[in-house]
Amino acid sequence: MTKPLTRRQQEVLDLITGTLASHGYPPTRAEIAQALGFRSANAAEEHLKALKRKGVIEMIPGASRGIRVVNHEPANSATASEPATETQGLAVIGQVAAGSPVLATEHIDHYCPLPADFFSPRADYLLRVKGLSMRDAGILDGDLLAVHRTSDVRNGQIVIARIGEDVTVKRFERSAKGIRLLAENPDFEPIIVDPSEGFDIEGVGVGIIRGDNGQGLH
Amino acid sequence: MTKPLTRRQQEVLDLITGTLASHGYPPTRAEIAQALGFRSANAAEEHLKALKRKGVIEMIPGASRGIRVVNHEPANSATASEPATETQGLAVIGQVAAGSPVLATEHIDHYCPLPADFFSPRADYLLRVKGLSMRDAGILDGDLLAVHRTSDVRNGQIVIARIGEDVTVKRFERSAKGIRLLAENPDFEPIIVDPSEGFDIEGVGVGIIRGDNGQGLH
DNA sequence: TCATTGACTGTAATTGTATCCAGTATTTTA
DNA sequence: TAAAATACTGGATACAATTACAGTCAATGA
Repeated sequence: MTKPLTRRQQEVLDLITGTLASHGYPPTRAEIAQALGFRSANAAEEHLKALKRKGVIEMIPGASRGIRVVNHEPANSATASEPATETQGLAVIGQVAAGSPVLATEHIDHYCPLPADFFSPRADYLLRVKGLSMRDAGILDGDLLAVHRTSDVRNGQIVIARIGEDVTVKRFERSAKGIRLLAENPDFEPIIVDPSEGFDIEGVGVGIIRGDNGQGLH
Repeated sequence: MTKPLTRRQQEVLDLITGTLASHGYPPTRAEIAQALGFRSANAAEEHLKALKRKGVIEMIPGASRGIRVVNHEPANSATASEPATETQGLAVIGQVAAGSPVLATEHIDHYCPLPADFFSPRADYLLRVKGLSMRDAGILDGDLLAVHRTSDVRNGQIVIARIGEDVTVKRFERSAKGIRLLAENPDFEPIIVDPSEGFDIEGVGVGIIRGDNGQGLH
């Protein structure tokens, strides 16, 4: 988890969810400012940016009322008494905090009802992909990448690597000159690995799952 | 009860609830127009006024996205009528023979151990994608496309369409001039639909699964 | 046959909103 | 103790969005 919210930030978040519940749409910056007594809409803007940094909301640039409250816990109501069957599926890893093991429980967003042997080789967990650096390999922002934990990777494979404190998904290339991690998007430069920085292969990509909830793919 | 909604009005209402579910806030007039293929936002405005007259929505004057869907019946979430396909999972459709229904048993390649509600809206079957015409949408040759059967599709959605005897996956675009199916790859030309040829929407894409057996992704 | 309604196109004025910039003060963290 | 983050004021601007007005076209019912 990231930093906890400050009291004021919690008030802003509560106002957003409250407005959503009572009005059916999120508030504007001006409405937040008015409700909480700010004289400037910019105060609201900065609170929203802080909430976004802490991952509790999303902001849609340019869209009026473009605020989405991110739902961390599934909070399922219908299947209240699920008898804790061992079939909890694959863990979905969201934002990975700097410098901690990928599979630490605090990163687990939810579980996906998939058997581990759905992919081959076996998938150990699912990683939510951020950014478009692998766009041309058909891996888009928000996709779930099925990861098989191994350090035994080959040239051309899509690997999950840790460089220093960052986790990244790239195509692997080892030559006499060393290791390079290649993006599949001309907007991104290849990463030349400096082993002294701390470098690890976390695993290899064995599958992709994409599912846009609600409206179909876009 | 007031007058029932016209088909078009129902589509507008569905779009509003759909946007609410997927984005967390209602659409603007311009977004409604874009999604349903109107050239004028005023068409959306007039549909909204009609929906308001019939009591299914409220409009908040002056507020952007100021649309509230009025809830008459609670519409309990208990999913009563499950299609009972839970046991064998989703059918994977391979090569579809010319001029026969997609879901005919002879096309079923195998079954995939996935619950139908893994995707939202519900996936009815998986279609193995041939070719690279949707490459830039992150849909590659051999991917499994999760398909929700419906003929109610909106502009910009990825649809599964039948033209004459061919089944194809494309981005849907309806305007005053007619229907076009757009590839997501500059090497492919848009398809202008000639309704006399026989044209059907089979469904809408709701997810993607890719898993290269054996060697990881390539 | 004419008025009405539904379903639009197109233009445009006005207002709503996001979002930047430049400050100030206080509190937290390194 | 300096740097960073929090919590604002105030102003400005460009774009987003609502919504009125003026039409067109087709179907429907009186």
